[in-house]
Amino acid sequence: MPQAKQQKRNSRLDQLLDAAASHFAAKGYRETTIREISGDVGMLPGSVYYHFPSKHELLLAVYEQGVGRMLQRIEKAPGIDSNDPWKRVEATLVAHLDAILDQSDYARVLISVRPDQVPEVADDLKALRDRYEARFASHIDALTLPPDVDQRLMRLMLIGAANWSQIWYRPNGQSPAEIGKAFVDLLRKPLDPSS
Amino acid sequence: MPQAKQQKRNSRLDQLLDAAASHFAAKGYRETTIREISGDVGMLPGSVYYHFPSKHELLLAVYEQGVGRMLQRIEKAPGIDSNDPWKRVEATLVAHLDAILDQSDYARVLISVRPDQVPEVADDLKALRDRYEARFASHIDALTLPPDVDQRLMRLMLIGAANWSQIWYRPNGQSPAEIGKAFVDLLRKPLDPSS
DNA sequence: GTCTATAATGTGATAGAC
DNA sequence: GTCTATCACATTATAGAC
Repeated sequence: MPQAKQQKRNSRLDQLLDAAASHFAAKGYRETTIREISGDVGMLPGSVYYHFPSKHELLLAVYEQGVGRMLQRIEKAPGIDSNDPWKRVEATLVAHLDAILDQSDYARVLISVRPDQVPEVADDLKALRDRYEARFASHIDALTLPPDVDQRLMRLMLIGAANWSQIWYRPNGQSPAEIGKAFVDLLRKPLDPSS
Repeated sequence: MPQAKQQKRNSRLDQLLDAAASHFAAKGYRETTIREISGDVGMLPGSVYYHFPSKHELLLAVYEQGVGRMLQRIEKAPGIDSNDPWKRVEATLVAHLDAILDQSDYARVLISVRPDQVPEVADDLKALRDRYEARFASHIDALTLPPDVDQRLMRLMLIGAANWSQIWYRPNGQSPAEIGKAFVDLLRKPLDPSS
């Protein structure tokens, strides 16, 4: 790569990342071709390799951007500094849902492209996923729960439900904020009157 | 296809389906080659096309098998005829988790190969998914819930949490039955003492 | 029903001019 | 930094012998 870091936004390199993220998110890694990506930014296929040494390194760069953005989004989420720990969990979850449902192709790539599908960088992709999830987990594990509750399973349930929403979410239905609040409330409040 | 239906188990055709399911589940559709599948059953690549007209029709056949097996599994799940509706939900969920976590490559394909990744049969794959989920939903929607609860979101939360477990599940950890019970209990019982 | 041979295509990637 | 030209390769799929 030509410049180490801190290239200004909307540089040629960023355009490539954006185009790659868009296609990876919509169709998957293998289904996306270098030709499509380069075409989107008005470049010829060969030129891409001046910026990235290979297709999988391009995916890795998208993943890195994605993790960075999602971490930022969580830290800045409205309500993340609330005194109520359940509010903080809800804020974290809504920020996550916002990212993967509405806005960023980068976030969607994190969810839909599985590390195993790209052996050359599988370990790096996994590490990036773990880094994000650890941060996410730290907000959820701050809750004080009844002693018989498996906190890890609770967190995985929440993350799983959220990530899967990418499959059924439609923009004209409930908002990410509504969905997030509903998921958290389903955990907080009892559904079974006899329990 | 040579025979319309009802070929006996372990016919050559079934071996092909098994091999295909195994690879699709482990690596994805695109990442799997006809060579690998044919090799597994001691056949040459070209011979596969006597049994299936194309790779995506082979995937479709795997999907169909998968849906059939998962539906069967739900109907026969222990506890599915319980008088307690929450027990029936748990039985349904555990049957689902059993299928996608432990046993069947066919079930895993249903979860991990997204219809959009195979445009030629995307609509058929979606229809098969819907058929299964409708059956699943009928068991869950039989619950009587508090009026302020969105039953659809509750169901989607459960399915999402279950499907996502494929990402983090390890055979030496909690069993599918334990995970399923935990998920259902997290919904039934309140986590927040002040609520 | 399977094999041999091969067609047809699309792909990631490279070398070197500009 | 981009383009031109192209390589090298893997893949799905087909035609026809056995």
